[in-house]
Amino acid sequence: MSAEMLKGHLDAVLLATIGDEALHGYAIIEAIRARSGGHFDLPEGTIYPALHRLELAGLLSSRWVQPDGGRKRRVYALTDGGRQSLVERRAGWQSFASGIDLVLGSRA
Amino acid sequence: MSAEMLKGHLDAVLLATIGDEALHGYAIIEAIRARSGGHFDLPEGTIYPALHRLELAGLLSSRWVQPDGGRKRRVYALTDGGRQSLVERRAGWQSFASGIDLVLGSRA
DNA sequence: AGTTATACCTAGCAATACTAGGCTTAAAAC
DNA sequence: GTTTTAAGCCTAGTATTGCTAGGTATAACT
Repeated sequence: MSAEMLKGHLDAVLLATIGDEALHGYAIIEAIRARSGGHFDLPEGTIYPALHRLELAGLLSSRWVQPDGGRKRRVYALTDGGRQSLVERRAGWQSFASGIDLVLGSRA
Repeated sequence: MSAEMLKGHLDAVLLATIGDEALHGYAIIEAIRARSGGHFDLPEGTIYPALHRLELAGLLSSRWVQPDGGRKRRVYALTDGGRQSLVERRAGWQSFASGIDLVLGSRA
């Protein structure tokens, strides 16, 4: 799958993956791989800058957590703005996808 | 709709829009607007460079046509490689869209 | 004569996902 | 006990790409 396809949709993927359960970056990568049915296997160099971007935009908040075993993790959760943005981006995706479907004649 | 969403999908849109009927740039813009149900209204600065890119990649061929009325037009048609690429990109889109659907939980 | 619609083009911009590297710590293997 | 592997985070730089803003030319309409 082309690398450019994801552009403009990664934020929605991240917001939806985090959802209600706070997750750290590494776990987000695995969750995306699992929930996408193996479609997406995103590298760290994609995820971490995107998380920082979303936090800077006020859609995510992060805190450092020291688990019993293992090293410190940075855990991300949706803010109120993040939840709202997720709703908008879901609608935006459906609009976009139906437009592409119409043009490609795939699912029309 | 965000401007970044289209990235990576425009080529498929162009190839599918041209399809079997040779079209010129301006008509392609109108065809995309019509067939997408108004979802996409793409500016010329998006279309023309993309057409050049696809021709350079060997997926499109162009010829200049002088119609009875009106000014000269550059008419694009799919090459064999373009037709093959369209098939692949359609499949790529479906794979991508189903991955996003799974993660967003929209159409799953 | 002037405006509008048709029709093409390009330079530069902004955004973004990825590559390729580096750093640290805990667990597992040898 | 030392080395290796996996977990976990990070960033600089790159390539691609769609868009903005501008320009040019011709035909039709007012």
